[in-house]
Amino acid sequence: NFRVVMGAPKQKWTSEEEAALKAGVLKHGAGKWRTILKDPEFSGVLYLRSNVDLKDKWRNMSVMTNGLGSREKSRLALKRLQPAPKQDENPTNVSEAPQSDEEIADVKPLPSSSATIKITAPKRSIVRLDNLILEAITNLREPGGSNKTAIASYIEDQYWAPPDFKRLLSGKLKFLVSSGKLIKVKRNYRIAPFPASSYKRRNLQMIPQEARQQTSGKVDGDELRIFTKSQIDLELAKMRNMSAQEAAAAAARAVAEAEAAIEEAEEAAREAEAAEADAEAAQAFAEAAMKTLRGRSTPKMVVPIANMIHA
DNA sequence: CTAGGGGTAAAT
DNA sequence: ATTTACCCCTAG
Repeated sequence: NFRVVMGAPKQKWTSEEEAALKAGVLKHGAGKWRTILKDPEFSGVLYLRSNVDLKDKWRNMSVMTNGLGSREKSRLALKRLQPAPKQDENPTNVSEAPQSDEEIADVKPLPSSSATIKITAPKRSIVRLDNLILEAITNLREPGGSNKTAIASYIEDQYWAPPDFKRLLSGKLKFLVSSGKLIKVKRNYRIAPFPASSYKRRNLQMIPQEARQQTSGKVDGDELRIFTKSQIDLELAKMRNMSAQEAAAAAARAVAEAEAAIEEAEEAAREAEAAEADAEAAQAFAEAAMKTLRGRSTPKMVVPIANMIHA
């Protein structure tokens, strides 16, 4: 780190770091930055951050959730991105509690039968479970892919999850596998390798999803749409900014959408049941190929097996 | 050490 | 041109 002259280049916080910070605040309380930093559970992730960094980041994250933070004096530019029902109450429940948790998990259950939540679906820019799953897998960075439980945990403690989230997740995973976006090995899911074409450089950075959308099969266009990372972040940011009620409404939309997607997924899975088999066959082939290569002068083939599948 | 004010590179 | 969000500074 050589910032010789002024002007720090910037070092954006990663999702892991944010997650670690949230977890740390949950464990030790907001304000105990030093304590969090020294906690062996988080020091691994946050070792390049200072206590002040933690404090600042927490402030930045809190500013949106609610007028809570402190850094909003002239910054009251709130963007109303949802016309929504006119009668939206505005309870000024300013809970000034620095030590309190910022849990948003206690959102009260949605009004059962009242379909008031049926807000007009704004295009297709809604948060999609797909994106969360992809983010979870890439950020978890587990060598052999991540299993359903790990993925669920990641999403659950990083974002708000609907009641029957597990079921939705299962359906979505199945669909993603059958549509070729994910590959299932044993019990683990990993991001599918790039379509065909030549991959010029190995992108060891995060989010290899920047790749074009793959045109495998003719799944409905809306489902194949791939979002860029910034788009995903934008959506997630919006979610964080929402009030409990807005979040509940958005979540209800997401649930409805996911439910529809599940039916679609199950049908697709029935038809394209061979996709998984293909993937596993390719995996088996790749492993066999690896074994054949073993013994050569190659010191250590660390190349992800996924890269070989389409070879 | 932490909270808050403020500066500014980077993003939109 | 405006907003974001890292980073630095300083008082308590």
